[in-house]
Amino acid sequence: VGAKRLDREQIVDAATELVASVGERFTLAELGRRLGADPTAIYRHVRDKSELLRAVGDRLHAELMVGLPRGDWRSIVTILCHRLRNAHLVAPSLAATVRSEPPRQPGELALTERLLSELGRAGLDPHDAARAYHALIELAVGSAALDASVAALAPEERERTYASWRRAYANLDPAQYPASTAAAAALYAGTADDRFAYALDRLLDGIRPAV
Amino acid sequence: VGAKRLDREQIVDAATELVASVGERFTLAELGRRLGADPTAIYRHVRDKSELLRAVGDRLHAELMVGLPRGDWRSIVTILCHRLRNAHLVAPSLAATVRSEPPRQPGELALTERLLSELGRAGLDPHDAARAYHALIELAVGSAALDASVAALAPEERERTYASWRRAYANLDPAQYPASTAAAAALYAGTADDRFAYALDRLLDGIRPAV
DNA sequence: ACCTGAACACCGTTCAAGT
DNA sequence: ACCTGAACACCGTTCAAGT
Repeated sequence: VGAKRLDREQIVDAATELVASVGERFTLAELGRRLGADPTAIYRHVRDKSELLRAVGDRLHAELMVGLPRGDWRSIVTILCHRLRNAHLVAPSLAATVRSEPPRQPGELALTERLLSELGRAGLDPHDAARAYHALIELAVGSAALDASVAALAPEERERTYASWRRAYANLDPAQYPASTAAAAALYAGTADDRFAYALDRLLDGIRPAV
Repeated sequence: VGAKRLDREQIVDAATELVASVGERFTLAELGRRLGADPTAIYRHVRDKSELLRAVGDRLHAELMVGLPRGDWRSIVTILCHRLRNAHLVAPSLAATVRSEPPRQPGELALTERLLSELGRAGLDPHDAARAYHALIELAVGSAALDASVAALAPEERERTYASWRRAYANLDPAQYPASTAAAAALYAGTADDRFAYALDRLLDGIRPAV
C-alpha cells in the first residue's frame, strides 16, 4: 500500500485551503481525503484539531499584512480591520481558537505590532493605543462572528434574508414598536460590510485623541 | 414505566438554566437527564436543537430589559450593551443561532426597540439610529464571542492567562516589535469587561451626533 | 519512523415499538 | 397522544498492528 509521506507544512497548507472553501464545516475526515491519506495520520504531525486551526489562523493573519499601501494612520488601520474581518468571516471558529492561546504566532504578532504603531502615529500613548487596539479587534473579529452565518449564504439568498428581516420590522405594530417601524427600511440595509464600515468609522472617530 | 409529561415551556426553562450553567457544553443528552426524560422526547416539542437555542436566546434577551433604571440615553444604552454582552458571554453559540433567523421574537424585538428609541432621544434620525444600532450590537455581541473562551475559565486561571499574554508581549524583541513591547503592560490589562467598557465609550463618542 | 484501520466516546436526530 | 429505546450518521481521537 502506498503510504503517503506527510509533513506539517503540507498539512497546514491543505487545511488553510479547506477552511477557505468550506469554512465552519472543516473536518479532519475531509482533510484526510484531500491529502490522500488516512485522517488519523494527521495526528502524527499535529497535536489536535485546535492546534491545526491555530496554525491556519496564523497563516491567515500573516496574509493580511501583504501589499499594504502607504497612507495615513486611519486609512491603514481601516484596511487592516476590514481584512481582519474578512479573514474571520470565512471561519469564525478560528477566532475562538486563536483567542484561547497566548499570542505567540508571527502572523498575529505582526498585525498587532502594525496596528499599535499606527495608533502611536495617531498620537495615542502606549496605554491608550493598547486599549484602542483591543477595541478595534473586538469590533472587527466580533462583527465577523456575528455575520458569518449569513455571509455563508449565496449572495441572492443573503439579500433575500436581509430583505425578509427588514420586512419583519416594517410589519410590526407601530404603536408598540414606533422606533423599529420608523427605522425598518434602514435596518439590515446594504451589505454587512457597509454596516461594519460605518461602525468602524464611528469607533475611529471616538478613538481619535482630542487635539 | 412512568412516562414523564413534558411541555415546551418546561423544556425551554430547563434549557435556559442548563445553558446558564454549562454554556457552550449544552447537550440534549444532559437536558434530557435534567428533565428526567429520554433525550429524544424533546423532539416532540421542539423541531431541533437550534430552535431550542433560539427560544433560550429570546428568554435571555427579554431578561435584559427588566429593572432598567431611568437615565439619559447614553447611560441606558451603556447598561443594555453591557447586559447584552454578559448574556452572550455565557453562550456565544447563541449569537450565531439567533442571528441566522429573522428577528421575530419578543425579547429581541423589545431590546431593539429600546435601543433605537434611546438613539432617537440622542438626536439621531431613524437612518443613523439604525446604523448606530448595528454598530452597538456588533461590538457587544462580537466582543462576547471573542472573550467567551477565556471568560469560561475560573477567575484565578483567567488572570493567569492574561498575565502570561502580557508577558509574551513584554518578552518580544524591542527592535522588531517596538510598539508591542512599549504597550505590553497595557495589553490585556484589567478585565475583559474593562476593555469592553472602553471600546463602548469610544464608539458612543463617535456616534454622538455633531451638535 | 510513519501510516493504516479498527475501535471508542460523544452527539444530534430518526423511527418503529410501546403505553 | 406522547414517551422509550434501538439505531444511525458524523466527528474527534486513541492505539495496536502493519511496513
